[in-house]
Order: sequence, then structure tokens, then C-alpha cells
Amino acid sequence: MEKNKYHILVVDDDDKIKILIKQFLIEKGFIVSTASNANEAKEKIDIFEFNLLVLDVMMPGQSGYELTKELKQSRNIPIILLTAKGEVENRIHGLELGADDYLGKPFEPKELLLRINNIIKANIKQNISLKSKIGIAELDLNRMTIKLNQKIKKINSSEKKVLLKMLASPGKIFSRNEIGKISEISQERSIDVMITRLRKKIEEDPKNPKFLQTVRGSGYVLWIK
Amino acid sequence: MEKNKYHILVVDDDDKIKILIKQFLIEKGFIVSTASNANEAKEKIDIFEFNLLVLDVMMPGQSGYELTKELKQSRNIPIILLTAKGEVENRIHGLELGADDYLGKPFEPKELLLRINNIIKANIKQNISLKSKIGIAELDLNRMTIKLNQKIKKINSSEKKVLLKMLASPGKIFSRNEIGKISEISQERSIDVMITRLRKKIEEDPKNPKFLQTVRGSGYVLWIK
DNA sequence: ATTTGTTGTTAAAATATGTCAATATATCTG
DNA sequence: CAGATATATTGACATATTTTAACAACAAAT
Repeated sequence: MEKNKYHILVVDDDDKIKILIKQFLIEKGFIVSTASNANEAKEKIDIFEFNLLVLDVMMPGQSGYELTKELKQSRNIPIILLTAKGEVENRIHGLELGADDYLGKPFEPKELLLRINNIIKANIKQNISLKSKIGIAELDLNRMTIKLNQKIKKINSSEKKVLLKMLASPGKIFSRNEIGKISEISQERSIDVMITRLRKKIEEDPKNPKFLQTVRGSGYVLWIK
Repeated sequence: MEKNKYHILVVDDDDKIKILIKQFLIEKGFIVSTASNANEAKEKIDIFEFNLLVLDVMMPGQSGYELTKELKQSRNIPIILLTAKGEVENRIHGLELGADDYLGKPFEPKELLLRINNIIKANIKQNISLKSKIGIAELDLNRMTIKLNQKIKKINSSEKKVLLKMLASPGKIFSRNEIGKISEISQERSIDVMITRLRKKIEEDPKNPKFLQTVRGSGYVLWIK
């Protein structure tokens, strides 16, 4: 796995632990940012696209649970919760809120690393990494190209943004409203047109889309296979 | 998440624990098979398509680790390892071999359930979730398509809603009233029309329906074979 | 400066879907 | 069987939604 690309945000009010984790993860090849509380975390999340959050449950202000819940409602970023102790109920609570994993303090750094690799493998490989596939179409969102049947087609930044978001949640229905916000396209019809154009790039038969489908009355869905 | 469709194989040489887990998971709506050792497990895996393995590490004969390694080389079935104790090194070993998660004995059943749901969410969401059959018609309610005799037909969201409910209780009679509520269609005649249209999609001979039948005076029933 | 291509917008065309009406068919009751 | 009632089928329709095609502004290239 190429670690160098992954950007992790560590959120903990305990500076000692925070720095420890940061150092460790940097050694392992990750890009690491830190925050000391939920608000600080949200600010950074708005700016950067993190691949994963390591989030302490016990924090002054908004707790790790609350932050998890809030974040999971709007995006699909993987979260590992650090629970104070290995108390089952707490962990369960976290998972129910949508956390992807938890780790009871104290933990072995090596264990955290494995958790992280595990989640990245499961969640990001296909989805957010900038090289991915939709059906037989090969996307390279870095280069903003899509290769389909030997032909390379370019996409623009609006299309890239939309693809990024939709790839993060295949099967989820995106309303025009959402897509509008993502792409910063204001007119509903314009969104339709963008979808049509995208289809021509990823679908073998754009008139009978297999992957980028409309859900009449609701919006559009992306399937990746 | 619809659990009913997921088939789990529990592998443990300790009958007591094996049965305990099995009972618990059945209560939770899973289909559960068991095996007492690696060989037995492999035999069953060759026959059935399991969605997940719960695998004890300490077993006579091939250990859970070895089995994990072997299975992961040829297929990508999700595996949860049950480690004897919460010893970090052991767990790490398991994850390195490709296991998707581990759980130290003893564990709370509820915790196992959450782990399972978690993994299923991550691994299977896309694949299995809403695929089913009615007779020879292949439904993919995610993609809102029905394949019958090589022909792919689209269904709309009302039809999907109704199918979802009726598929959940094959053989149950649904009144027009119920179907109206499910599909949000208000007129009785419109429901008839919808049924007619649905029959054309799932029945080989829509005029003599085998699966979506009317029950005079009561409503409609769906049979799946 | 001219051409070429891109991209958001807009209007027109096409499609999907619930409803309705007219007719046909099935099922039950006596 | 006849008559009554329930259900099916078909086509037409209206409306909402989606797709297509044409356009205009702008940028990039020649």
C-alpha cells in the first residue's frame, strides 16, 4: 500500500498522546495533522480532505461521539475512536454512531497502525484513492482523465468534484441539490447536462447507463461495478 | 441493513461457544452454518457462498491463522478471528494475514454483532444487498432492474418499494390499501395498473401470473418460487 | 485576430408515471 | 346458468421530470 498519500487527522486534547501518535504515524509514512478539540478539527476538515480521523472520545467541548455523529451525517470519512477504557458499551456506542473502528486506551502503536491500514484498505482503496474504476472505465482523478475502451477523455473540475463525492458512497442517491453544492453549479438543468456529459465518459452505452443512473424524482446514483 | 440474506460460517472446535454464537446470530437474523475444524470449514466454503467467517484461532489441525492465510489467497471472504486472549501480538498476526477483524475471548455477543455489521457494511454493501430472484426473474432492487429471459427491464421507485415489502413476506396477502400506502399511490385503479405493469416485468406469462397473484377480495400475494 | 474547444445555461423534445375511462375477463352467489 | 361484483387490460391523457440539442460566453491555441 502506498502510504505516502494518506492524510490523517489526529484529534485529542491530551498533547502528549497526540504528539506521540503523530510522530509514530509520520514515521510510518502518513501525512498527519492534529487538532485539540472538535471545533479545531472541523475547521481543518473543511480545508483538507483527510483520508482518516483518529478521534479521542473524551474531549472538552464536543465529545468524540458527537463529532462522529455530526461528521458521518454529511460525509463518509473513516473514523477510529479512541475510547478511554476498553468498556464494551462505550465502543458499541461509537460504532453505532458510524465510527469505523475503536481502540481502547492504552494501546500499542502497532495496533493502531494495523487498524489504520485495515480501514484504508477497506474504505479507500476503491473509493477515494484518486485512481479507481467504474465498471471498465479507469479514472485518474489526479490527471483528470477517464480511459474507456482505449480512449482517454478529460473531465473538468466540477465533474471531478462530483465523482469524488459519489465514489465515496457508491449506491447512495445524490439529490440535484447536493450535486449542485458539490459542483457549484446553480441551475438544475445544468446538473442534468453535466451528468449526461459524464455518462459519455464513463458509460459504454450512455443512453442506457449502467453506473451513473438517474433515480426519477430523487437524483442520481453511482455504481462502481 | 437487511440481515436476513447474510450467511455466516462459524468455525470453532469448542461446541459450547460455537452453538452459543450460532444461536445468537440466528436470533439476529443471519443464516448460520458451523464447522468444528478447518477441513470441515473448507468443505462448506466450497459448497456455499458465505458472506463472512467467524473463525477461532486455536483449533486442532489447521489453525485459524493458517486457514485465514489460505483462504485469503484465493478469495476475498471477510474473516473475523477469535483470539484466545487479548494479546496484541496474536491479533496483529491475524490482521497481517488478512483477517478483517478480531475479537479477544471472552467477548460480548453484542460486540461480535457490531463487528459483523461493520464488516458487512464495508465489504458487501455494494454486492449482495438487494439482489434476489422471483422465479427465474433476477431482481436488483438497488439498480432497480429486473432481468427476465435476457431482457433487462427497469422498475420505478414505487414498484421497488412494493417489491421490497412483498419480498420480505412472500406468501403474505397485501391489501390494496397496504400497497397504496407502501407505494404512495392513492387510486385503487392505479394500483391495478401498477400490478399489471409489474407482472410484465417479472412474469413469463403475465396473463397467467405464477408469482404475483391476485387474491380476490383481499389483495395480492407474491410468491418467489 | 481567427479558430477551436470548453462549459454553464436555456429551450425544446422525449420520456416516465399516476390517473382515468372504456372494455374485457374472471369469480362468486343463488 | 344468469346476474352481480371484482379485477384486468388497454389506450389515452396530463403532468412532472429528464434528456437532448442549440446557444453564448469565455479561454486556449494557432
